[in-house]
Amino acid sequence: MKNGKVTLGEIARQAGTSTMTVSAVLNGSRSNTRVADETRKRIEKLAAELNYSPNAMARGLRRQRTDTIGVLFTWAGSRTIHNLYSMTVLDGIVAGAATAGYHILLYTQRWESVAASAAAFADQRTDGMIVVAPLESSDVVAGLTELGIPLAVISSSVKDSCVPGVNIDNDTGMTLGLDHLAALGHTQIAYVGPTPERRSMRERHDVYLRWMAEHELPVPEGYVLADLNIGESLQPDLERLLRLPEPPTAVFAANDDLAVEVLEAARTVGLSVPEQLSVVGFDDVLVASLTTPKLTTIRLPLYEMGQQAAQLLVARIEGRSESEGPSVQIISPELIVRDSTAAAPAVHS
Amino acid sequence: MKNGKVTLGEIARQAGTSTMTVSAVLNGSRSNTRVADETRKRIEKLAAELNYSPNAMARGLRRQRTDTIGVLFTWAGSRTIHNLYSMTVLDGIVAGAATAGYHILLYTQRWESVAASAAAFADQRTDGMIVVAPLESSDVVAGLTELGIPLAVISSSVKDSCVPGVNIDNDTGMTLGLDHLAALGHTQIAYVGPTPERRSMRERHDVYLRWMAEHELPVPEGYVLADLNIGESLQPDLERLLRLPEPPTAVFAANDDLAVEVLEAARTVGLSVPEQLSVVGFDDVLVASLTTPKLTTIRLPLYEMGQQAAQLLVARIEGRSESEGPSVQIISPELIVRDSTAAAPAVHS
DNA sequence: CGAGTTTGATTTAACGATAAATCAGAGTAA
DNA sequence: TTACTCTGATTTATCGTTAAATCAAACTCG
Repeated sequence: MKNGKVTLGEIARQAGTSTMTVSAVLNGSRSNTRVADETRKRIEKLAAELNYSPNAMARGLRRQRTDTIGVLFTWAGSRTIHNLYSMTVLDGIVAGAATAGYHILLYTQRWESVAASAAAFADQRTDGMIVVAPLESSDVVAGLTELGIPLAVISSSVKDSCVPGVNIDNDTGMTLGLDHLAALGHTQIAYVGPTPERRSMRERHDVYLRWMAEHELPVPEGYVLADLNIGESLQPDLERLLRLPEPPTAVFAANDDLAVEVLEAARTVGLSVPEQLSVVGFDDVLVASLTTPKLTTIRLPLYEMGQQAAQLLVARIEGRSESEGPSVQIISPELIVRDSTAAAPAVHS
Repeated sequence: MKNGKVTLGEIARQAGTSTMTVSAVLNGSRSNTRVADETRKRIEKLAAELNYSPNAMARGLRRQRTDTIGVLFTWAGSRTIHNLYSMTVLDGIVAGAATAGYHILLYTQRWESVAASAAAFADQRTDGMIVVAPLESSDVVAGLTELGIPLAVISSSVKDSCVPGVNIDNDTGMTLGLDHLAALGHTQIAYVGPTPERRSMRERHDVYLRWMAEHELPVPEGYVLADLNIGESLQPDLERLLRLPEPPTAVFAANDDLAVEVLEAARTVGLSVPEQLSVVGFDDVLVASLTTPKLTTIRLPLYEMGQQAAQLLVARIEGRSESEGPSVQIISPELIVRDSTAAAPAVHS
């Protein structure tokens, strides 16, 4: 077992051959060097005994490949994977990378701007990168692309981009939820969403407004709260929304975390969900099925999205995707009806 | 910006110096090579213009350091960071590594056994590893130690081990919760816990039994469910527990995930929490404050634990901890009283 | 029996960075 | 003038691996 310092040279010395022969044996068929069966066995036995493992740095340097995929999250304060969305996506990425034989590197460096950060991400530490839900204000994707780094983007900030990745069909997702509410007789539907720093959030907001207009439903003053940030105290704002003179009978939250906050606000305001207020979330993150009542939400296959992004990236890295062109997968969300939505209450007036 | 292929040699060529001079300039004071101010400036300017970034593989090979910390979770099926515990710990590790300038590598390789996996983890890809909550049946820690890999273990499987890391004082944690229940007048306290594959879980179980014995409280048949696994359908077992002829008035769950399941079971059985049944969890994972009622639980500073493990490991890697000996931090949990515990109901009989 | 092929290797030269040793020239002192 | 120091570099060697070229001996064939 030693202290992990077994090199090809050491094996070669003990086997009485050159290092190249050892390399050829341990790399199987990728070399054109011929080796006699007897020599091969001797070397394989030695390698197993000494518990040889190729030095990843040396191999990476020579092969110009690291068998590692970098993942880049947007930092929020001092945290990166602080929510269930990121966690599930990462879990999927790990699984996808695992099947392809790649490891995952989490860059702890923040992306500031092309000028400030580009160099740090061009250190050849990884064969490619997965960028998760970049902000629209960021130049990460453009920057990394320009550096020639193979990329896959999850929930890209650019529509129809030529960057491969996995995007969400927010139009379908929102419409699914809104139609569901409409079918339940709701006409007073409010929208709460986070600060639209990400395209998805802006889109969800837009689709809501468009859908409301198309259905000729009014969006009264105060019905739209589109700059809420989890972590800050949202309760006052949400309670104000629910206490409006003509309060909404349904609230569509742009993500589950906010939906949970709405549930909380409803409780303090004394509105029972779903009898007096319907709540719809988005993402179907783990907590959605743990709340009381369980959350009706728009399901995003986050784990699978991570897996697919990894597969896409690996295909790109290994040059298998040239023929298929820039492959952007569009994910169609699914409506999951649970217990937080019900028929609209009878109108009082 | 080019395609990220700027090497020291390229800069040297353009600056009209040797690569060594460039290396000396860009590495600041770590070299003993003297460089004239004018030359220094010229090189720095060029490096900035060309957006030079040292090749991490080459540097790693030469320096025998990678500035990367490996993290090893135990796989559960095809998932690794599938729960809030892992997520929060990892988030903390990332933060801790970030401040020390280290990146994080998630090995996608599973640890099977010393014989099967040791080599794969000795590939010099990382400067050290953090092992998160290993199973007692696993030989990871011993194996990696034998390979000479600097280690930090979170929630180790070995008590008082000589491996640095962060351990949990389960004795204090459980006692805190049990005393709380006792103070509320509970005498019929049940225990539910996951299969004791991890030392922590076995300990919590043991402390429960010991505490009950010390307080001369009976542990009736069926009061202990110590091999439940999240993911499987636990509801039947939990409902059976709550429907026992002489049912518990309080249930202590060895982790929050199980506590949530207990809450669910209570709901279907028709027991109101906390009026008819008190529930205590363990970990204080994110969901604990989102359930209805909010969970009384034993708080573990998971994020901070991750940070500390990273710091500990970095200290060890950089040789700063030799004087302090094997540093094992013991984390004292904290009781967080929320809404799932209340005075024991009056006895019926 | 000499020319060409097959087998089983070896040698050489990188990959990019850096530790350590060496070196050329100017300045200083005896 | 000779010896020594200081400045500002350069050269050399190496980290461990592997692509590509080369090589020696045995074997085949006309």
